[in-house]
Amino acid sequence: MGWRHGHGRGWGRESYHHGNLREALVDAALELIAARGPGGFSFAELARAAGVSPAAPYRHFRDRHAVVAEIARRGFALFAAELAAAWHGGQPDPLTALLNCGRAYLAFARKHPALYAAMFTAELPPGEPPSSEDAEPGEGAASDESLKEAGDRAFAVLRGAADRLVAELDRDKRPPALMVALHIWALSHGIAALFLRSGCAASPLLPSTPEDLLEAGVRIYVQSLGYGARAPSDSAR
Amino acid sequence: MGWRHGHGRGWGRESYHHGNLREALVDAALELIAARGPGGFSFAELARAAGVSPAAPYRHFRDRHAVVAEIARRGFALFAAELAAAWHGGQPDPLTALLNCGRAYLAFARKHPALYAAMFTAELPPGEPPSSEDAEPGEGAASDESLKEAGDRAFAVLRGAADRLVAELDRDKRPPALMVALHIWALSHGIAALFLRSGCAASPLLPSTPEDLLEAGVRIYVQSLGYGARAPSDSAR
DNA sequence: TGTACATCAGTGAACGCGCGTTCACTGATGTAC
DNA sequence: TGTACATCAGTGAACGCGCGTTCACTGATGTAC
Repeated sequence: MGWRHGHGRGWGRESYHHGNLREALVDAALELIAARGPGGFSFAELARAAGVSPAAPYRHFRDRHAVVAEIARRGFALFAAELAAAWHGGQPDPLTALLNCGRAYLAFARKHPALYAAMFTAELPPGEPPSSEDAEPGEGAASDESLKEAGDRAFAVLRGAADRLVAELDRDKRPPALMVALHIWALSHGIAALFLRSGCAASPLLPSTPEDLLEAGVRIYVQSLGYGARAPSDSAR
Repeated sequence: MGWRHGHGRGWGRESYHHGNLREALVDAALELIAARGPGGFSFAELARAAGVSPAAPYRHFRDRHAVVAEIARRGFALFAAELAAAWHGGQPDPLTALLNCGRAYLAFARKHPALYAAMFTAELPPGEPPSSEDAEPGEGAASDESLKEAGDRAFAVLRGAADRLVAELDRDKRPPALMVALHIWALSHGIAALFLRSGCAASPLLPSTPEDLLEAGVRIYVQSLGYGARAPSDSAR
């Protein structure tokens, strides 16, 4: 098996079979999404970018959206891995580890804008009801399902971090860990969405980096829970 | 002047001149954006929806993107107005007024999904440099400028609220009001983006409404600043 | 080791379609005198 | 009040283009015996 994913164009081996078209299509889509956003490319364009006839992609994906969904799924998997690495089992201490998660969150959105866009600006047809009219049942549904699972796994990392953090608090004033995780997630996502796109109209009014803004926000939030009392006036930095 | 904007199709007066095509195009775009997202319609489709020849829209907009930009501009204006109404001069007290702003934020995203989508998922061509090659200088640039201004005015409401809130704190422990405003904005936007779209994959795991989640988050945050000390254990509700 | 065959992955030609854009035009409106 | 004219807003026909999708096909790969 000629394993070699990515950048297969103009490769030495020119054979009738591409051998790695699926990966080549995903790679091409990543570049196009990064440049023009999801929805910024056509199925035919993907084929052209992979140096292949316009009918070839049909062997691997049903349509454009299936490619985006695949990218989103991979994105969530990588996202979960990077968040987990940043959390690092809560070492050296839960607050520091949580702040590292925050930085990892923004770092991911910065380093993988195409993945992030596919994950969070999915544009999946929203109202599509569960019509069981399709021939193969559980085709697109399975993709949706595994996409949702991948997203859940990423969130589970934040959820686990919130659990640990809350567990450190006095038993009688523990907020729901789920709520804490949702707040952290929303704040991170909000900062990423508003301030990370280059020239996003909002960027110029930032007094600091998005990373520092997020850290300050998390510190203030967590301090209120009774956690960060040790380093109090650090919050407004 | 036959003033009557919106829903002009099949109207009584059938004349050669539409009389209100610009508004009709905006209305049609609003419906299409709400149904399929920005980018989910073509210029020709807009013309068809307004019952007009495909060349007609060129009298009013340069292209698709100009329509979306116009909608975003109007959206920001309405957004600013609704936030200001919710803030209500900081009455009855700054914290309550700020929480009202939070609800207004989410209410806006709920009630005007098309406006919200046009405002925050603009998909403006990101890297377009300030090429002064165009014949009319300041054509598209003026639109961009006024769009940015409209966004600034909306943010200014939150900024003003943060100012008032911070002013209530002891002089020696006031955080930067700008930072506070940015945190509130990011949290609101994050919650709206993650949990307000129907079936957004994240919705089912919500233990409460997005509105309550946001209120709890703001209460916790603000309490840490030394504000909400009066109603302490309300934060985990 | 060699041969036959099934399967698989990509070809390339073809189709109908809707889009963006242009053009000379035409009918309605408003204004000057 | 009436007439001439400029301006404005929409027409409809036309164009070339790229897209999505299908189809019978073909060459490479892998497996059975």
